[in-house]
Amino acid sequence: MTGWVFHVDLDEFLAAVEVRRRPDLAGRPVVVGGRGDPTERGVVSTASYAARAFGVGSGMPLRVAVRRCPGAVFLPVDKPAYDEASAEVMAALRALRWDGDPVDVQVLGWDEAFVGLAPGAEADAHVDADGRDPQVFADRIRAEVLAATGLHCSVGIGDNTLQAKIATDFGKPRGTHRIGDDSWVAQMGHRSPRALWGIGAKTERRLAAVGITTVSGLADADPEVLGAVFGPSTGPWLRSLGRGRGATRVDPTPWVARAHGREETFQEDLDDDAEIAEAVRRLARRAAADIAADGRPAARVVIKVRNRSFATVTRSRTLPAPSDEPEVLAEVAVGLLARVERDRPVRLLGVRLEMAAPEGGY
DNA sequence: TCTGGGGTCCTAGGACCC
DNA sequence: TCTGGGGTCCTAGGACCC
Repeated sequence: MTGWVFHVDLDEFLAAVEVRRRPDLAGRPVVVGGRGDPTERGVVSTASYAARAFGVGSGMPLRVAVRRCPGAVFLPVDKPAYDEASAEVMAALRALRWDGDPVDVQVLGWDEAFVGLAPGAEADAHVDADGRDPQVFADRIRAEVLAATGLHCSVGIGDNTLQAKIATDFGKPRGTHRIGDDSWVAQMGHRSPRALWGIGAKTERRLAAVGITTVSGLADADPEVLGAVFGPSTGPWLRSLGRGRGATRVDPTPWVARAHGREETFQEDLDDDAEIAEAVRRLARRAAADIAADGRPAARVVIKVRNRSFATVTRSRTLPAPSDEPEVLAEVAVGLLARVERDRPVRLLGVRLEMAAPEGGY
């Protein structure tokens, strides 16, 4: 036993932040997504639980959401507000102490983080012998986050990050749940591999095609078969997911971005080459500003073009030398357009700038 | 009812080099 | 007159996550 890993996930985060500053919305169906106009192209980022009761969920087109729940309040995505709220949450987590010992926090996104005892503390802790109760600490996490931010969260407890992450979903909303090595098979063995963090619809289907339809089936699968079907790296990794393996250590190292990109789905498809070039130039300049804020030049430029039929292609170019010049990067991006065969109007354009790796790698 | 925007990582084929 | 094998870079696409 090396210690517990906790996974903290805010409940209906974007909607909760909106309700926090507009208490009149409490309990009402609230849908956050796009520019807040359900007649536009855009999807739901977060629906409040009241909206979910109408069948509204993340990723759903706003036009569908409004049909299902005409009475919902539609709000635009307000990134700065969620950045700010997220910082409050992470600060509250970092301030936690377990019997006086500091914790490590690994941020996964706006509304998610792993929490674990910092290694030094853990070495002295003799977690089991001390009788530290992870359930008690999980409840403490929820109470402290609520007190510090006014936001509710759920907490998963595991022997590693995979187990903790999956456990959170069973605790939602406003609850806790534990999955450990001792209960992995009983709790997860009969479920679809899709229940695992990292396995999506496509992989679920490919696994089913070779007769693997449960987590236990994946755990007991022939490594040779998995390697042959999914590759030498992905195959063994999938099997380890089935066995409930994950990192036993929370990594508090601050995140270093590999790339910054900007993309836009147009309300009306673009069909004019000059307009398309101008849009790419604009997106490239915005992405250039993002990497400038990081203080690192771009090593590679990638454009993305999606047409009216949703067919999507990318074109990329490695620069002769890294550059942070917005106009240089914009011209490279526009130049890549020439390598896209365009036979119909354009729905989406994107520009991504991949940065040179920092000294010493990531 | 059409299907966002921000990311990461892996795979696979071809080029190129020794 | 048949053409190795390994390593690395570049490019395009796919899958997944929040």
